[in-house]
Amino acid sequence: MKMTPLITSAVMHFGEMGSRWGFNRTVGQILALIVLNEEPIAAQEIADALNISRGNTSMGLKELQSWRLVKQQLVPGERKEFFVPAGDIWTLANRVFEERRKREIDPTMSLLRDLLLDTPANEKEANAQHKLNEIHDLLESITAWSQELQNLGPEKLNTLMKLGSGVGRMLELKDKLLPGKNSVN
Amino acid sequence: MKMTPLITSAVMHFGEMGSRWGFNRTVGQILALIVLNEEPIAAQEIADALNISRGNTSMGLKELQSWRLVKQQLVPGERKEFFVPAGDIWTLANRVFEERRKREIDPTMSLLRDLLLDTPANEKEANAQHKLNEIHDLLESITAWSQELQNLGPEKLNTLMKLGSGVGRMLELKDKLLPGKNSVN
DNA sequence: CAGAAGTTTCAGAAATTACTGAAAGTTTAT
DNA sequence: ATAAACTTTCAGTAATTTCTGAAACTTCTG
Repeated sequence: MKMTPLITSAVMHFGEMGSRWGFNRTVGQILALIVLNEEPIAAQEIADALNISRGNTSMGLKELQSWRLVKQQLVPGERKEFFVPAGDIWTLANRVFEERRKREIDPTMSLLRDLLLDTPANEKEANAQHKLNEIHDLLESITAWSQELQNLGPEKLNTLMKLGSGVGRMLELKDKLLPGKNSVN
Repeated sequence: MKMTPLITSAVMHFGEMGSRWGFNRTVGQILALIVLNEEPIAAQEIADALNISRGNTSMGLKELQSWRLVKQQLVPGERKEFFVPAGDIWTLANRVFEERRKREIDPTMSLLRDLLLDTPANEKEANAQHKLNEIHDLLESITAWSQELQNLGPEKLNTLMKLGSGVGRMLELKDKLLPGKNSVN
């Protein structure tokens, strides 16, 4: 499983970016390698290609599975376990979003809900609580909306994305067609 | 500048979450403190309240400024520099998005563009390049779209978000009204 | 211009996070 | 039931990141 120069560059870069994307260097590299390789790869091959220990590889694969980005694939006649991406690029991106939402937003929402139940002890706290409430509502909108978008499915989401600035015009159109309904603010 | 219990909980939590949001613990705490405090705060007060060194405080504030999340505010008659949030909650959230896009997506886009210029040396590379192209296009859509959404401005964006599942229905509506135009896929 | 009041920088220490590799565990085949 | 082929775990080590605090710097004031 020698990596070609192009694949090496990409894998290294995904490693560098890994930490910014929520996982660590090795995990990023493993993911890139699995995605860019058309054939399923065995853990040992990954360890060899990336020059990392077998143990580290195992942990990385475990993490990628917890993110639902890669899955095991049984290759008939082989004893080893092989790994492949858990879906197409679009699916993977979606999973990353979702997983990050769980890790980055949900815990905060939960804390905010709790803090908002407390009775403010004084002016200062009342003000802070008001701010926390704003944050809570914002996060709630974001969460609800991102789920909404995922439910649209790839094709519609793509249409919406490619629509670009048309979205603004569409909103105006809607207001004219359905006055009163769904009006917010 | 003693923190009340409620503020303390919130500040500590934002510290914990800090690293997941792209900055570190201290930076998260400083941000929370500045946002939740109605009055401007001086660097020394922050250091005291959070029990961190003055040097660390200075670096944290610098980073928050580079993210355009807090700004300095001159208080007449005072020699010290005071800090306040760089805008309302919505603005801050937007800045975080944008800044993260710059750090998490832009560098990858740039590398991908480069790699796509290379001529694939063999089948394996051609396949990998195809995958990289898919990733590139996806990231491009996301980038363009997020910019689009920001241009909508807070009110419209809020309308759109609150619209929820209506978006799907709206897309269908649009297709009927403007057949052919903007049709993708 | 001296010095007081404040801020920033940065080398080294502390804390955190990631990695290795050997040992323990699991599964399959005979 | 044993052994071979493979995987996982985890204690200890290595690498990275964050934090401190003293020194250098910058303004302001008299």
